Amino acid sequence: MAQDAQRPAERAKRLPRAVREKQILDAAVRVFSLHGYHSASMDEISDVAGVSKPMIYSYLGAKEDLFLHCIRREANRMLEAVQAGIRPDVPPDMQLWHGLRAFYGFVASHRESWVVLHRHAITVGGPFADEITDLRGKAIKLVGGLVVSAGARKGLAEQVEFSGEGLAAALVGAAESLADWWLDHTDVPDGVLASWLMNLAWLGFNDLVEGQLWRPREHDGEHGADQA
Amino acid sequence: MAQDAQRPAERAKRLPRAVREKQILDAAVRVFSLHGYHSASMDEISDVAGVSKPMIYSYLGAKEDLFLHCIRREANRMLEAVQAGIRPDVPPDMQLWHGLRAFYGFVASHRESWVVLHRHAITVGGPFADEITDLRGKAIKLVGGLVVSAGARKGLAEQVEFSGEGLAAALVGAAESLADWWLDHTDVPDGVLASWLMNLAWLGFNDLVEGQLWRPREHDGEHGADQA
Amino acid sequence: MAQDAQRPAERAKRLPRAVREKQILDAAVRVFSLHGYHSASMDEISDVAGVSKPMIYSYLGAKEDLFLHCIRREANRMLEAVQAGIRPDVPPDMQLWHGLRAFYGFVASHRESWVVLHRHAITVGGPFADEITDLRGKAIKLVGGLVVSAGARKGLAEQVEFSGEGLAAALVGAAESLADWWLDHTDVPDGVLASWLMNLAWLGFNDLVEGQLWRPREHDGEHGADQA
Amino acid sequence: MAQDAQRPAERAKRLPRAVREKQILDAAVRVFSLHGYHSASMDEISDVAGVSKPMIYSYLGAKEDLFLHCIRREANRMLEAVQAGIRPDVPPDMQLWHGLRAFYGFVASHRESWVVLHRHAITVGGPFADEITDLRGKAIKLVGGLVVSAGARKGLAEQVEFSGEGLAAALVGAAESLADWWLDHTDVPDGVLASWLMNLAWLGFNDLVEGQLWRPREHDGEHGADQA
DNA sequence: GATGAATGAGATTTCATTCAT
DNA sequence: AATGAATGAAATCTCATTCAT
Repeated sequence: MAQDAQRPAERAKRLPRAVREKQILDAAVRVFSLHGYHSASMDEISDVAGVSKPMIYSYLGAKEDLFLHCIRREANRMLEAVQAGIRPDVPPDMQLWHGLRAFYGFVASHRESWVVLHRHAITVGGPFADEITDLRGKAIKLVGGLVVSAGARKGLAEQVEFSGEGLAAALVGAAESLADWWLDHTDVPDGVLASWLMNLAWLGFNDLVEGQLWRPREHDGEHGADQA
Repeated sequence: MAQDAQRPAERAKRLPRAVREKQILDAAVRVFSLHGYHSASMDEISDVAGVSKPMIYSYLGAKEDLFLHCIRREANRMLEAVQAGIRPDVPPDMQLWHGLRAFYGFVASHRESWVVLHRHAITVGGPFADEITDLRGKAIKLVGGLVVSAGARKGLAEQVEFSGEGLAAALVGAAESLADWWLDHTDVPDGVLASWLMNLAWLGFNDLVEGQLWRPREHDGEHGADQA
Repeated sequence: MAQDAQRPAERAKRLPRAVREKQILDAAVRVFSLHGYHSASMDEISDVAGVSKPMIYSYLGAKEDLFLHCIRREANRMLEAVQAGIRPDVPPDMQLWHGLRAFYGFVASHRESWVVLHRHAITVGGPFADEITDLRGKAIKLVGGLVVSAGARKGLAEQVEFSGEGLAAALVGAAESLADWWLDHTDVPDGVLASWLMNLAWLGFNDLVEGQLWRPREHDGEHGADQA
Repeated sequence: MAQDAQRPAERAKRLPRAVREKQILDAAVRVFSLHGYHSASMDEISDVAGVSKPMIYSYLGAKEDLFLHCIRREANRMLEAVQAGIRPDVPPDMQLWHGLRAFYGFVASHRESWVVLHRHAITVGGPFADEITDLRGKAIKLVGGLVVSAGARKGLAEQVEFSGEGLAAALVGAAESLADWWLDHTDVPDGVLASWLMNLAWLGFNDLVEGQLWRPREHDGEHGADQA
């Protein structure tokens, strides 16, 4: 009898904290990406995570904290992915090209992360606006960095009239919007999309209408830029 | 004080329906833009509007309907502002330029409208997605017209590798995203934004890093980008 | 201009009070019968009546009063209908028969009245329980009266063990339940239903299983009791 | 006082779910029976149950579901009580008699259950109509069995003019209606009610007014109604 | 470590009713 | 006589959060 009472509950395995935290964060990212911050409920998160609510509160704090943890983790993942894709030893246009491809790749394979970061984190504001702005700034700055570094070699940075960050935001928006447009035009291959964007960004309409085209070159036999 | 005494009835003045509806919509746009759809409360909207909640429900329906009314009104306002800004008798690049100026002018003077349309309506999804898709579709068609007409003059239309509509989608996304970025960088004047985007779209990074710049000209019947 | 202002509203005809009251009561009975007292809304009643709500309040008072007016009017109608159907100069079984037919006839042609009286008035209770009980009692007493008067001739009234009212309630319930059953067995003609009930009530199972049957007789060449 | 001090926690004792569900259902039946479905408020139910509203929603669902749970529980209770009262080894009239006694016994001791089932569930209609139709159907089948078996012995089944099921429906309705009448005439003992109905059903008015009476006998293997 | 049980607070929505014209 | 305009009050339901075990 005493033994009976002391036997720990069978289905509640004692997992190390790190594992539980990952379960919870994964579930939270999924639920936040589906419903947004406000509509996501702690109940659903705990269900999806397979963990009771008190555990969430004990490990990751209240809803706000949990959301913060989510966006921090996903933002870091994205930054790392993009940084890993960039080769510093290639010409600026190829750097931009690689960055864009890495970015697209991340978004494609981590759609939920991207939705949380881009769609929802921006909207919430309020209690942790600063944090969000910071994170978002970092993300945009990364892409912006490419622009700036590309420009730096040629003196664009000195043209105070331009903001690398602003242009990066524009580029990201263009990429997104094109992705949306893609949903209704699935016959276009994905490499073509990236190529369009690169052409638009690199050459501009003016050159395009003149018949010019930008195409990725093999630079040293390594990966990347192999679309038709 | 004398004025105070002259007011016929301190509250419950019987105003015609149209007036109340405007009051309510104005308040709703403000509150939605501040807190987002979910966090905005009907209580706050009714307070700001100076009208009791039952009036809102009676005139504009439930929260969802109210939000829809807001989106539609603001979308129409924005489209009208942009369309009014475009002059059909100038070269394509100048048309695009005017459109962009009108767009950023609108965002500058109707910040709340833009926040509701772009930040919040997109996030909530569901019943509002169609409305936003519509709006964006109209914008894309508008820009697409310019792109195609610009390209037609130079034979771009024959380059099957490119889609005017796809490029327009990208351009619209870029404009939106830049407007969004602007919300957190209010020190930049609106004309500058339009100029950035115009340079990016028309010249491309390639030309920009070479130090070229696109600048609006006085209308003289010629087409733009005369430094290529 | 002065004439313009003074012209009475075109669609709000000045009808005499009695007409308006009838419109309102008719609408109220319909709406109450459809949704019950609590779910019926004054808005719907005013819509159906084609009369504005303030008129209802001015003519027939608040919701409770309105409901009272309804059940009073309908109860009186029913009582009158049943009383008119009964011939005092025929044998007791024929009196009961005529009463039942008159009652059925009323329910069939005034379904809404009956629903309000039987289904809804009973349920509400609360503020006007007494009034309702009274009215209901009157109605049941009428049928009960037939039973009692039939019994009086033969001494049933002296058997204190029986309550005419109680038996009447049972009869009404039987009639109703049979009517419900009828909905799923529409091939049975209505005269047969009344006949069953009469047989059950008059002869009882005991006689029925012995093969006896009660049938209405022509008593003096007048109407009634002519079913197959 | 000493007891007061000994109570471990004045509120929020963690009771197992089953206990709370019973508390809630009991309270709900009481409150629904008092005010009817629409006027009953979840607040009052939660007060009477001594449980907060969220528990109700979590355990038994929204108001509709709660009401359904009530109906189902009480209907089952009633059916079980009646079925338990019927002895299969006695003549049909005695079976009917026992069933009626059990029914009125149940109504007497579970007035609230009956009020909910008969007065309120019927009135509201909509999602509850099926449930009530079901209950009545079961009751009709039960009684129908008796009627048919009584008739079979005497050849009633061959009289195509009659339907055992139809008569059973009428009888069930009579029993219900009499029980309802009883609610306003509580001075009559329940055995008397059963006796009235039994006399009406078995002997019919015709015999009653002649002074005959049906009375239960000790079971002796013979069938009933021996004064016809 | 882990959770079922429990709730305060606040959201949306509806309705009977009255005022001003 | 007649009504559009207006609202206080209350109903249902949900959710983030914590306690007791």
